[in-house]
Amino acid sequence: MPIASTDPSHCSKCTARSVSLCEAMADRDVDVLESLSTRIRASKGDIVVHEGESARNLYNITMGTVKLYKLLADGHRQIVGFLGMGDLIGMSPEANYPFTAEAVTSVNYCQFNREQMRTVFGEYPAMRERIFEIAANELSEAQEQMLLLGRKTAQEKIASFLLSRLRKAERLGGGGNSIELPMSRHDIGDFLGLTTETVSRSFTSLKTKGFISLDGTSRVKLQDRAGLEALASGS
Amino acid sequence: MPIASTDPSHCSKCTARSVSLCEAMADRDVDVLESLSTRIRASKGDIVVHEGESARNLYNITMGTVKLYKLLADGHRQIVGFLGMGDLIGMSPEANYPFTAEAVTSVNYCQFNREQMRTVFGEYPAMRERIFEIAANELSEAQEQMLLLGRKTAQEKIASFLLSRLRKAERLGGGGNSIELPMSRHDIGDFLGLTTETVSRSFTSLKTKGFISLDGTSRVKLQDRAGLEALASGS
DNA sequence: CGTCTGTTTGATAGCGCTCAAAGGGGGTGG
DNA sequence: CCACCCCCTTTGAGCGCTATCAAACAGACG
Repeated sequence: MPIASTDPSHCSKCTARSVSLCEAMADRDVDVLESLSTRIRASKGDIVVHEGESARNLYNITMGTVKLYKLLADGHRQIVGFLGMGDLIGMSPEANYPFTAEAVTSVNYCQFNREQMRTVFGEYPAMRERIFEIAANELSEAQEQMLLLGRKTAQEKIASFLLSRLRKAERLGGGGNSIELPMSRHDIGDFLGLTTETVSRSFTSLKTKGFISLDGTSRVKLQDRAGLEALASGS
Repeated sequence: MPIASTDPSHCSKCTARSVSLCEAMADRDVDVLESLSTRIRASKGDIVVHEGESARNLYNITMGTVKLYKLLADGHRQIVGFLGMGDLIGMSPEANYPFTAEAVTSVNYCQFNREQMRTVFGEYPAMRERIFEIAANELSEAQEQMLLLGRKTAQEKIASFLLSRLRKAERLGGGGNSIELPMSRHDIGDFLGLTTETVSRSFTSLKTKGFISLDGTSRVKLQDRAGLEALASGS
């Protein structure tokens, strides 16, 4: 169960400030958000929002990883994105959430009432602008993912996935050629349109060919980035 | 080759006004857009924008159908969307177009300079708001398409595609249970992550089972909508 | 140490791709 | 106006990739 915090000064102490939407506000105005937001902590497996549920709130992730997924009647699942620090749930103006959001790791996030936020956006056009940029960026990523899902082989999918994770880590300031995968092989499969077994076999295959090396199941070192880039874009 | 028109009053005569972004402007202000826009006509196969090209312009489609696609090095193509009346190309703030846009039929569209439009948006917040809504809607559609591409069988994909086309026609005021498919089987395949042959076989199969009937290759009557809905959502 | 969950490896089958050819409809030229 | 041609679509045969079913393995936790 997610647990709400009562800390009255969480915003000023927030470590995600520089990458979140509140980045668009002046320091002295952050206390406006403070009064409108609730800080929540969730454990692995906790549900943040359910698909189809009325979209009353906007959530801003400040720590951890969240997966967004949609289900088919036959139980097949498609993960449509993994969110991390600074990412938003519920920014689209739809009346209902179009996906379920579930914590992959321990997660901290801020909850805002969407109705109240609309007022704030009126006073801080830069925030609305920033949300539009985030949405546009997600659209672009979604279209790239459509290319992956529709036209790439299992190995190409895994290579693309590893590279996009590495690029994301680089954007957030990380160096090196090694990445952490907090989600399970099953989750990776549901994101790439594959089964657990095929994901596992592809990892093994890439390892055998010298493209990557594994340290446990969740830490991956990209040994041959150029080779992976070639694979990911269709040889 | 696309051909620019010199008609100085195209906006006031525009039949797409009610579904385009200019809907957000008062009648007396439309002449502002008039002076900033160029009306262009393109023939089937003409390219509107190339993937990777510098994104200088915003395009608003007023007639016809456009396909957006991305290419892999091995020649595989993924169509990420079909656009029609009222849809926009280049609304995301990215520096370069992330896809190629090509006319599927004869197409009319308006060209705006993005830099100039940014000024207009400052004066007409409702337009910016409307673009955000359109982008958010496209994101939602893209995520639905991810579910389709990653987790549906060929028949389920075709059923989903036909239903989404029918819903779109209904939103634009069309009645009945019949739709027009201006794009080729090959295009449909590249949208659904299938080959031409599999698309054709799936149409035949749905016809044989009584879900649809065909009039020529481009007109489809949905004989059993409930059955198709069940199929599309995973039996 | 035992259990439980997640991962890897193995064997088999099926869906959709590839290669191939026939069928059909629209446009053009005679 | 008709015939031909070209391209798109449909149908057919066979194969390969990935899903499915199954079991061994490994790591975390009590």
